[in-house]
Amino acid sequence: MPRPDLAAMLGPLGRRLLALERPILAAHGVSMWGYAVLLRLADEPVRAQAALAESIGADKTRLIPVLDELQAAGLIERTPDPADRRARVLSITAAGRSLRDAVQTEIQAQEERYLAVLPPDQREAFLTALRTLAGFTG
Amino acid sequence: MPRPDLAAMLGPLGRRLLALERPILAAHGVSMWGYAVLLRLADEPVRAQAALAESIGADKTRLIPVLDELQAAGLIERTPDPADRRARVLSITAAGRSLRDAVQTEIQAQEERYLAVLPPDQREAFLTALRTLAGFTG
DNA sequence: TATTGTTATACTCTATAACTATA
DNA sequence: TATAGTTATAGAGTATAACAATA
Repeated sequence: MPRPDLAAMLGPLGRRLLALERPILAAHGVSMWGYAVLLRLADEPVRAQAALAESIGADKTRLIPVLDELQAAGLIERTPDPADRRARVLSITAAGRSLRDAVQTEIQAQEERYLAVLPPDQREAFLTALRTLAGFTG
Repeated sequence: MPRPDLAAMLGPLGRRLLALERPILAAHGVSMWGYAVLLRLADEPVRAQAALAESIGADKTRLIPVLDELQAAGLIERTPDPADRRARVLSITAAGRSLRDAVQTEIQAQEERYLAVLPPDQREAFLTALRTLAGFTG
């Protein structure tokens, strides 16, 4: 018998994990897209909001209220680029970084509990393969 | 360094696979939910549309136009249950079954091409783990 | 004239509530 | 009165188009 469709398994699984994350994000008062932005900015500031939107798979128009919220909460900074005053340079604040760390710790702990149904070797194999697939865009 | 969040990898991956399937489904003139229904009915008829909706993770109200389309296309049958004339027994037709098979063959071929970035042993490990996780609802 | 960010608008998907027909 | 199916309606999420500021 043929295996179940990949998408048919990944879809519900993703939705279930997202449902696990929602209460954590809500407890910290940050939206899912807000969290995605904090993750993206953690490494380095990003020049131009459109670039940020594209890199996290969002639309630039729907990112704006998210950035407004994050900025109002003091989690990110939006400073005009001196070289091109149309553009904004986006960077995470210390508060943003600490919120990001707290949320990510809780989320990954939750995920670990979820992954615990797999034997350790399968668990590792799954994560390894998933990282490869997630990075592959062809 | 901590691994990327699970959901952050699964989400985009799922979306990408879905995007690969969309043209295939369109070519066969069936919607994603319509395909999900055909898959679910392939094994056995289902009594009650609400039960079907729940079992594929859909809402019973948004399933109705889907069933209408499938029925109009002769892919499923909706017969009143003699024992309880409020309820409908849903079953797939021969045409539905053959469409389902054709679509699934193409979709899985597409997916195989996608999975080909993984070495064979990783590929198997990934599928095994995924089946376990997808079946686990805790 | 083109581009960045923004706002306003429309569209899609999904869920809630009200209706009908049977029980 | 309760339930299966249906319809109508409203809500979230998303994308498209128009706008203001700067280049």
